[in-house]
Amino acid sequence: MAPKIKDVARQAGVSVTTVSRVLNGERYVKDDLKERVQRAIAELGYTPSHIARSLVLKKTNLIGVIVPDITSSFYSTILSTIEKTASLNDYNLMLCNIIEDNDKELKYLQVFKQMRVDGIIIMHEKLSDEIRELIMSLDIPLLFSSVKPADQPFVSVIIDDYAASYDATRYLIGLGHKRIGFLGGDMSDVTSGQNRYIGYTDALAESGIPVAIDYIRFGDYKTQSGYNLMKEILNCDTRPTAVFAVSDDMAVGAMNCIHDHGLKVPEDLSVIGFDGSQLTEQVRPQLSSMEQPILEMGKVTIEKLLDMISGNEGAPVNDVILKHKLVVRDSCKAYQEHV
Amino acid sequence: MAPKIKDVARQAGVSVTTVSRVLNGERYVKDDLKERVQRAIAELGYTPSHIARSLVLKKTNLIGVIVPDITSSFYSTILSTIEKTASLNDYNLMLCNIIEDNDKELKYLQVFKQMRVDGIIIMHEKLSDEIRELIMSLDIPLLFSSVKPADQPFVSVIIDDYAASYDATRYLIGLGHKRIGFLGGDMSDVTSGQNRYIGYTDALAESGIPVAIDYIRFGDYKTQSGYNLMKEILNCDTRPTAVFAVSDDMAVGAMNCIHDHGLKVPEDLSVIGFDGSQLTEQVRPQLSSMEQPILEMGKVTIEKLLDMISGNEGAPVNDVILKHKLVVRDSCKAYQEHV
DNA sequence: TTGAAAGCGCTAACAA
DNA sequence: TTGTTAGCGCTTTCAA
Repeated sequence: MAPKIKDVARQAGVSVTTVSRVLNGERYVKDDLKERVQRAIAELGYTPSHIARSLVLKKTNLIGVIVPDITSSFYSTILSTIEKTASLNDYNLMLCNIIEDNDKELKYLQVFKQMRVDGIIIMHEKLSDEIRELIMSLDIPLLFSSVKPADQPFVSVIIDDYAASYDATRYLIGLGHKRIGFLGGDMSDVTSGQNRYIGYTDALAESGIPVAIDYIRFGDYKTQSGYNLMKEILNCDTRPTAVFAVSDDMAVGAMNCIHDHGLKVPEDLSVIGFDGSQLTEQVRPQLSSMEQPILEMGKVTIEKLLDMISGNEGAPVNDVILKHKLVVRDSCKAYQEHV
Repeated sequence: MAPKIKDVARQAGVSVTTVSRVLNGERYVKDDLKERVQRAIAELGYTPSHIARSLVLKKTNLIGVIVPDITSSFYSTILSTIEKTASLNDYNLMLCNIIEDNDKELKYLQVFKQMRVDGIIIMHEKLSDEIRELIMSLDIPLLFSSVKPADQPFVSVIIDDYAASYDATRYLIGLGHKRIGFLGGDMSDVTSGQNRYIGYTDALAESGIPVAIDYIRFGDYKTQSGYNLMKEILNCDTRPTAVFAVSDDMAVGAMNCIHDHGLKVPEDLSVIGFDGSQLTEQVRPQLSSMEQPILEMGKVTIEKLLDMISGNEGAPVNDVILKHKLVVRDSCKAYQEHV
């Protein structure tokens, strides 16, 4: 049985209060007592129970994080920043990976409630009614990161997905492309589904380019999905000269599909991705991408959450909008009519 | 303030004991009382405090996991399986990402101790003396996954890295290659550094192929490292005809470097990786790899740990060795003298 | 079948 | 400056 504060007190010949005091670095402890306590702690190999402490302090230093898929390079990167910043502030992460599994998410949220976590970060936006209700009733500081569920009074740390998508499309148009394919996400996602789609269509419309249904497909942000959708698009009579995918994973899937069809990126087809995950530099040609400031996003997310937890004035009342950035690599090329 | 068991008891007009009983599904509660309690729980939106429960039960259902880098496709995949299996068994994960940061690891281990986690999983093997000592004194079930620290009385879930590396090298030799480069890991890692290196050299030696220092480099398992090392190797007078990298990330870095030098995989140079991460299928040509059974490894890890926690007879006393498997894709090709 | 009360390991009034 | 003691919210003897 691990030694408890009482054991330390006995060993040091003081009261538990005194031990508690030196543990918590309070003043009002004479040096010699403090030393005796510290020696006792060392001798016993005592470590205070965070559990007991949490119970009385009503503070767990735990943050629950719900991620759609840690296997994705985007989420694992943002998660690693979150972890880093949390750890720096003495908070610990409880990891929940939900793979489109509403029941699992609900269960985890309940666990978070039971655990009395100090804060919650959610990185997906498809909230079931049950989950939304639970969340609303939770009374635990909560932040959405990289997504924004529709019509909810929650705060998000996010980019302007519409503008980012608009800008990405404009980039391709600026390169002279007119037949621009679109590999979209889930249209029931507002942030990464609808907004990115509308950004794309608006940019086209503004340049007087008709939206061609044949060039538009929707998937699940993953590589395989990008591959499959691209395959369908390549079967069109006149294939597009450029493709915009709303995730880097999808873009890579598309590039692979193009490659497997004996075509070349960017000579035959330009491809641009979205996110700015490390995959962009791991593939050849390197993938141009409309990048989210992933590292900053993770950092800001946790910082804002901590502000909410401690009731700082820094606590956000509105969404925090971070800047997107086009990073040009090797996967796009100006379109020339007759090559 | 969240309602507590006492509130429920009052609302239902019973004692806290009775509430506790229905909470824990005990028998010896008459139906009508049970119903009253359940109604009270619903009305109050009561959720039992896991903290308080942990304190008396001395069980937190928490598992601490130490990962070197969740950003790596290998670790994020194994982590996602661990999370899945843990969740299925009502255990929650505390995530610790240590990036070659001994202090952070030590701190986390201490947090694990304070938190009274029920079990610990560690996925790296470079233990500092301080950490080793702490671990030994911990008295918490602990398992290493995918690595095995040298000379320690700890149990690992692991493949036979020596044999896997040997087999990978033999595969290249079987393809007719004689000048075989090696992109190794950290030689202070026994599992993935030394064992994989020795597997390589032994395979060469057995076929009478001299070990050529020029073709051998050591890095840190990451893409960038693979790229840089490959660059050095390509500068040799006669470059190798095949390269074996001890991680898929490194192999992809090597492929990229080869590509950037205007050479082709596998026509000019065969490349084989190690791990079986999803990157293998995201790159072109698809990467042949000596694969670890990542999914199974995660699953077995958590299952064995749970056995240790509950003192089952299934609890492992020795390392659990899983089978490696060569998966041939498109990055290797038989060597022909004059092409 | 139910309830009173002790105790899990700690902190924080309060008193000394 | 130090110690006594009453909780924190729950489970679990023990007795009724």
